[in-house]
Parts: sequence; structure tokens; C-alpha cells
Amino acid sequence: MSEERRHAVLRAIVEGYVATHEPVGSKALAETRALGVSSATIRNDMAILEEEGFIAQPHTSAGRIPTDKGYRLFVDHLAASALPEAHKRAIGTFLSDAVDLNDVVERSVRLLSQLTRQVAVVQYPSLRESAVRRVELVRLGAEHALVVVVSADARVDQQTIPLGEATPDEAFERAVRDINEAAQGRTGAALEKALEAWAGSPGQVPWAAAVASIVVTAARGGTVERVVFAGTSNLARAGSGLEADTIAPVLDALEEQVVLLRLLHEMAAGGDDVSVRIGAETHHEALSRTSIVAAAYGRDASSLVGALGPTRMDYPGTMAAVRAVARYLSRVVEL
Amino acid sequence: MSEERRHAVLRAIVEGYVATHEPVGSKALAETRALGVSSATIRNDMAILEEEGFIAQPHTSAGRIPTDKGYRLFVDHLAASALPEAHKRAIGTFLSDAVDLNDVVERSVRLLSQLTRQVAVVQYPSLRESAVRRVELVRLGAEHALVVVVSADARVDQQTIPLGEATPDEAFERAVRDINEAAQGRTGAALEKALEAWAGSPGQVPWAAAVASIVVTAARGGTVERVVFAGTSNLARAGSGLEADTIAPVLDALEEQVVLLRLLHEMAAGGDDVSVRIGAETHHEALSRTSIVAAAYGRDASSLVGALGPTRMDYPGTMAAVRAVARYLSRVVEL
DNA sequence: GATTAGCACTCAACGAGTCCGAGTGCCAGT
DNA sequence: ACTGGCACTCGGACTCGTTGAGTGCTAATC
Repeated sequence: MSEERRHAVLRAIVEGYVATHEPVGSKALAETRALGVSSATIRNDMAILEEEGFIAQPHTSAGRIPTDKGYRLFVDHLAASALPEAHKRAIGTFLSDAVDLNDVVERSVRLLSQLTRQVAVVQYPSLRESAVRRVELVRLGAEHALVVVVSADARVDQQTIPLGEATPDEAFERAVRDINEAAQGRTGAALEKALEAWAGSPGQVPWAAAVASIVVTAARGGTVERVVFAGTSNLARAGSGLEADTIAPVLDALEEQVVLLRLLHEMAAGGDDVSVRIGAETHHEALSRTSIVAAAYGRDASSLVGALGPTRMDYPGTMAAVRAVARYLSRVVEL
Repeated sequence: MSEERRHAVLRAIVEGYVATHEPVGSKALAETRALGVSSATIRNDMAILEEEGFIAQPHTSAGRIPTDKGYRLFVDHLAASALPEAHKRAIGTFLSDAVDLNDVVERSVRLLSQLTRQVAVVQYPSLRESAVRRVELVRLGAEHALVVVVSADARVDQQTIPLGEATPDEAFERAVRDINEAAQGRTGAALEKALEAWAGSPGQVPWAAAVASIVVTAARGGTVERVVFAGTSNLARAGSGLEADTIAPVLDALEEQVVLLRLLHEMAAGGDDVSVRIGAETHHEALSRTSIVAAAYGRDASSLVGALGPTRMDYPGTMAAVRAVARYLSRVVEL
């Protein structure tokens, strides 16, 4: 009853189930996979695997399907696969001529969803301390203004503020000039100090503090984290293995950025390379029938790309695709 | 066989079918709706309505359901409804404290999807000629730069360009200064002329033409049109009336912005107030089982909000919600 | 001791047969 | 022009046997 063979059986079950989406039985295994033993032996192994919680039967007299725990073992120890050459090429050509950060992210997410046939998610490169390059104020009607902050690392933040009382043009223009003088090229504590001084100077416009705080947060790494996704139709496509009523909550979770962001953060903490959450491991009811494969990218690996699909998914393939896209993104973003 | 009563019957069928999602029969109608006639009479009316193509039977000995043509008549002549007071309030409170154009759009689309329980779509306010307020260039590595254009109407456009050969810092800074001088406050033809002169001036940096063209398109109204949506889970939710395999193509069409944009444009041409496309009227295979209710907003009604759902949807309710959100958006965006 | 062959057993899936009733169309009567 | 009544249709639900994939167990074999 070598453990090795038992693992081979588990691997065969996972691969079989993923391929056919039907419970796999001992006989079929013995015949199609070259395991070199009879179906009876496989049955014995299966009994043990079931006892250990790696596989389960939907009902008596059906084949076995992997449990979350089974997939976990498979992913951790049994999977291995290279990325098809065609995919590698696709990544290069598809992403090479993006004009813009948005464009890069947009293309990546589409590409990844096509390669994996899953829902792809890309978290916007999470922002880090960066010097301020330019602050611009634009009047919007009489009572509001738009604050635009361009950072040295090519990020652009914008936000509207109320002006409170009417500000004369002259004061407005002076504010723009002065704040740029105070902020330009500065970061972190130095920036904060300079802006504090500016906002606190006598006779200052009443909305100076508001602007200052926007500029500071922008320099500190931007306002909010965002996630974009693509390929949601893959959830609904025939043979996804998800019931119609399972997919509505998943779509909700996706639109509910917060949930997804928290999950991705947790996964980032995992560390190395590609990390995988399987079914209930997502700790989220709506996602309990799905798995997520994610990899960090960008400098200090602060952002994440991932693919989300039914627990019954092609782990080796998705892991390879996610890894490849993450690598490529790192290269593009780091320049 | 007054036409009036026949229309009343059609209205009753539409309302009944929308409510229950089941074919409605003559008897049930006679009992629940106060039409003042017997089921036999209704049956006669139904026979005529069917002959005229307004209703159909899924199979003999089932009730009738409205056809696209039936819904069309209903929408054009028979529907009328006010927006629930609670919804009106929701719109005010929900949208009032948005900080930013993105935020407004984001909130609107969520709100609308909640009010209608459909997929909501909002096209970004489509841009119009506007003066340039500031052009900023940011180096990205040695070979690329980011061009940021802030327009007087509070739009921010950005795009990356390759620098070609190395540009000395000094030339770079001079370019920034000069282009701002040329562009600031200018629009349209004047802007184009000024930038042409700038780009053509002797000893100019090699990438000047690229920057100039970006600035011109930005001033002309921005780069691309975009659509955001929310509430896709409403498609999958139980009782949406859409089959599992119908919804995948719909999700694809949504992500395929182009399709949606073209459709919205067509609808905008329709003109007045709220316009509706029912089923096959969308002229799009993937959407043949869905309807879209859309309304224009913004100055010169150039942009659109809409709700998309199964043909079997609550038209009066959705129309009211879409109209209300469009009105509100107009007010916010026009300031 | 591990593997195999054989056998009895279980149970979802399938198809055939049956019944039920909502819904229809039509006709004759008011 | 409307209504009551009646015969007819046909999908949906329900039952019930059959089938076959798949199992667990035991005894024989390597």
C-alpha cells in the first residue's frame, strides 16, 4: 500500500475529474491510466484516500471526486506543467504595445481570462511613496474645484473639493502657484511639513487644508486600491461546473471590490510565487465553490494578478498562465 | 370586440407574466383582474391578439406569454407608473456626496442596478471641446514619458509615449514650459495651430508631434468612450428568466464595450426621454433575450444611462428609475 | 503482506406508463 | 356581443421497473 501509488491515484482522479467533470471510478482509472494495477487495488487505495479526506463520493455507487483537501494535496505536491509555447508568444505580442497603465492592466486582464478560460483579476499596481510633480486646480462652477496631482512615478490622482465661499481668481491662481512651490519634488515627511506651512500661512484660502491632505495621500500612494476583472462569462459558460444559483453570489463578490481585495491581500502574505486558495479556504461563503490562483507582481511584489474559477479547474495550466502574466507585468511596470 | 378591451387584456397579460414568470390563462385573468367580462370573452380576445402577433403560447394548453411585439405595444401605449417615493429619496442621498466624476458614475451605476434589479450601464459623459489648462510630462525610465493633459472642464487624460532617443533634462523641461505656453487656454483650431508651430519649431525634440497630437485629441473631447456596468449578478439570480447558457453571451457583450456603445448610440438617436429596445430589436444575437431601457443625460444629452435585463422585465418601473437617475446625473454633471 | 478475481449489493439515471388539470376552441343560448 | 358549457389537448408530475456503473468484501493467488 505504498503512499506513492496512492498519490498517483489521487492525481489521476483530479485530472480525470477536471477533464470530464464526472466522478471517476476505479475501473475507468485502471483502464485508461497506466497505473499497472487492477481496479480492485485502486478501490482499496480509494478507500484509504477517502478515509483520509482527499476524495469523496457524491452518492454510493458513483465514482469519486476530489475534496478541497484533495485538490490542495494535488496543487502542493502533484502538479507540474509548463506553459504552452503559443501562450508565451501571446503574452508578449498582446501586451507589448500598451500605451498607458490603464491599458496595460486592461489588456492583461483580458489576456489572462482568455488564456485560463477563467475570470481574471488584476489589482492596480499598489502605490508607493512618490514625489509630487505637479498639482493643478481646476474650477468647476462657482463652488467646486478639481484637484489633480501628478506624481513622479506617473500616477495621476484627482478629486473634487467644495470651495466653501467664493474665491477670487487672483487668490486661486496664487494658491496654485504656491502649492506647487511647496510640494514639487517633495515626499513623505518633508512634503507634509511644507504643505502644513503653506496651508497654515496667514490669509490663506479656506480650502487649503483640504487640498493639502489630498496631495499628501496622493504622494503616499494614491487614494484607493482597485481591482479590475474580465471573463465573467466563463463562469456561466456551459461546463463551468457552477450551478446557476452559485454564480450570482460570485458575481456579487467580484463587484464588491472590498472582499476581493482583502482576499488578495491575504494571499500576498503567503509569499512565494503563485499561491492558491481552494474552495472553503477563501473563507468566503460566496466563493466556497471556487478557487483562486494568484501571483504578486511589481516592485516589492505589492500587487496581484489572479484567476478565479470553479474548484474543479485546471490548476497546473492556470498556475502557469498566472505566473507568466505576473512576470510580464512586473517587467512592464518596473520600468 | 372593442380594441380597448383587447389592449386591457394585453396589459393584464404582460403584467401577470412579468410578475409570475408563468404563462397566464384566460381563467386566471377573469378572476384576478377586474375586467368585467368572462373567461370565454377573454379567450376570444386572446385569439385575436395571438393572430396579430402580440402574444404566443409556449405550447398548446398553456397560457399565453407576450411576444416582443406585445411588449413593444405595452411599452408604447399601455405603461405608466411613477417612481416610488423611497427610490426618489435614495437617489438624492446616494449620489449627493460623490467626490469625483468617477465617483459619480460609479455610484450611479450601483444605485441604478439596485433600484431596477437589473444590470445597469452608464456611459461616461461624452466629452466636448474644451480648453487646455495644463500639460504635464513625466519621465518613465529612460525611454518613455507620460503625457498628462488637464482640460478646463475637469477632464484628465493621460498616455505614454516613447521618447525615441535620449532627451537631455534641459530640453525636456523646456518642452514642458513651451508646450504649456502654446496650449494653455486654447481650444480647437487655435490650439492646433499653436501646437503645430511649437512642434515644427527648429531644434524641437523628436517626440513633439506625438505630444501635440495627444493634447489636441484630449482637447477635442478625450480619447475613448467608456461604459461601466454593475449588477451583473442580477442576470444570474434565480428567477431572472434567463437560462444559464443565455447569460454567458450577455456577459461577453457587456465586456465587449464596443457592442454596447454602438447600441447605446443608436438608442440615443431615437431622441425623446427614455427609449427602449426589446429583444430582437437590439439587433444583436447575444442580447436577443434581453431588453434595454436607456435615457440620455448631460449637456446636449450626449451620454447615456441604461438598464439591461430579460425581455420579461418590469418596464414601467425600470423606465421610471432610469429616467430619474438620468435627470439627477444631468443636474450633477452640468454644474 | 500485497494484489487480484469474483460476487453480491446499492442506487442514480432512464424510459414507459399513467393520471391530472390548466387551458384551449368552438358552439349554442341569452 | 357576450356567456356557459363541453370535449379535447398536452405538458408536468408521479410511479415503477430496468439497467449498469461503481462499490465493499472475501477468498484465492503471487
